[in-house]
Amino acid sequence: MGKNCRMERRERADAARNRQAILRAAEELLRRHPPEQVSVERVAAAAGVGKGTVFHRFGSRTGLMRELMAERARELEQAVAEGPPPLGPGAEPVERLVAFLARVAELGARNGNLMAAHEHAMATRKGAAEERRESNPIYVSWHRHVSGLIARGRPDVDAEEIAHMLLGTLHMEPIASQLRAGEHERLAASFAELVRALFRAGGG
Amino acid sequence: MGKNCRMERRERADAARNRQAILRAAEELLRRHPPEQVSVERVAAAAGVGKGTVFHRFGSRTGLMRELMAERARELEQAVAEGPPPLGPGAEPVERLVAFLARVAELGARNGNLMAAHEHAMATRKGAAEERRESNPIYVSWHRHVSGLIARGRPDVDAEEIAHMLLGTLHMEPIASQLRAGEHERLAASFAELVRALFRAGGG
DNA sequence: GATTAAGTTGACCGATGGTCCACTTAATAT
DNA sequence: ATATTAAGTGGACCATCGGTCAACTTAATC
Repeated sequence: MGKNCRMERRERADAARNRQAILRAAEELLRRHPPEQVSVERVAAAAGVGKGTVFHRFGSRTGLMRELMAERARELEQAVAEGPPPLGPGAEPVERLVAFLARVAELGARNGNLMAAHEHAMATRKGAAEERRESNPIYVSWHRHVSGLIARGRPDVDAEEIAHMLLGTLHMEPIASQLRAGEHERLAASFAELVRALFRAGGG
Repeated sequence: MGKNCRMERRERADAARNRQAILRAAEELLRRHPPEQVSVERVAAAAGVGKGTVFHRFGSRTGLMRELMAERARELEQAVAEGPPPLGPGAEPVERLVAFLARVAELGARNGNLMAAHEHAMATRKGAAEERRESNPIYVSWHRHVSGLIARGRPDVDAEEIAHMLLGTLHMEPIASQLRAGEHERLAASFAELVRALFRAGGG
C-alpha cells in the first residue's frame, strides 16, 4: 500500500520515448509526402525503431493516424468547450459555427496530408468492422458540435445530414489540396457564406 | 478502297465481349462488397478472364472504375444538356441545381460502392501525376455544371468552391453508406435546403 | 488457308499492412 | 547490487495488392 501501489501500470520510459519519436516522424513525413507514400515501414525507419514497435504501440496504420489527429484536435476541442466566444460558449450559434469551421479549415491547412492520410488508412483492407464502424472519435465529436449548433439555429432542417455535408468538405481531394497549399481562408469564407445563408433563410 | 477500308480498326468481337463481362462483373461485385475487397484479380475471376486482360482493356484499376462511372453518368449528362426542365435547360438555376443534385444523389444510391471505389482507386499508389492531376472527367463536368448554375444565381459568391463543397458530400463515408442503404431522398432534401437558402440569401 | 495484328494469360515483381516470437530492457522487490 | 518479470522491441515472414510482360491464341482479313 506504499506510494508505488498504482494499479494502472504506467507506460515504460523507453516506450514513451518511442511513442513520441514515431508520432513526430510520421508528422514530419506527412508534411512532405503524399499520404500513400508514408508507409508504416518508412515511419518506423524515420523514427529509428522497428516496424513491429509501431504496430505494438498503435495497433494499425489507422490507429497511428488517428492518434496523430487526436493530438491536433485536442486544443481545438478545449477552446470549443470552455474558451472565449465566438468559438466557445456564449456567442450566437451562427457565429460559433462560422468560427468553428474556420478553425477546422485552418487546422486542415496546417496539417498537410493528415486528414487525407487518415482517410487513406481507413480505406485500407484489413481493419474491417471494428475499426471503421464507429469512425473516428474526433469526427464524431466535431459532427456533434456542428449539428448541435445547426439544430439550435434552424430546428426545422436535417441538422445531422447538413453537418455531415459541411464536414465532408474537408475530405474532398480538390479542397484538401487547396488546404495543403495554405488557402484555408477561401474554404472558411465559403463555409461562412453557406452557414449564414442557411441561418438567414430560416430565422426570418 | 472497298467497303472494308475503315481506318479506325474496330475492337475485336471477343475483346468487346470480355469488356462487357468485366464491367458487369465489377458492377456486381461492387454492389455486394466494399470497394477495397473488390480487387482486380477478383473482378477478372468473376468475369472469367485473366487478370492481364483487365489491365489490357482498362489500363489500371482506376481506369476500370472510371469507365464504370462514365457508363453511369452518360445518361444524366445528356438529360442535363438537352432534356426537359427542370433538369435540362429552361428552368431557373435554383431549380435546375436542385434537380441535378437530386439525380446525382439517386445515382449514388443506385451504384452502391462505385463512387467510393473510384476514390479508393485514385488513392492507390502507382498512378501518380497523370492519373490523378486532371481528376476524373465526370467530376470535372459535374463541377462545371454546378458551379455554373451557382454563379448564375449568386454572382457574388465563390461558386467554384461551393460547388466542390456540395459535390464533395458524395465522397464522404457517412453519407456514402447512407446512399448505399438507398436513402438518397435525405441527401437530396438537404441539398435542396442548402441550395435554396443560398439562392434566397442573395437574391433578395 | 495463310497472314497478321489484336487479344489473352498467368507467372512474376516490388511494395504494403499486419503477425509473430525470440530477444532486450526498464521497473520493481528483495 | 541483484534477481525477477512483465513490458517492450525488431525484423524475418506472410498474404495480398496493383501492375508488367513475354509467350501463346485467335479473330479478322486477303
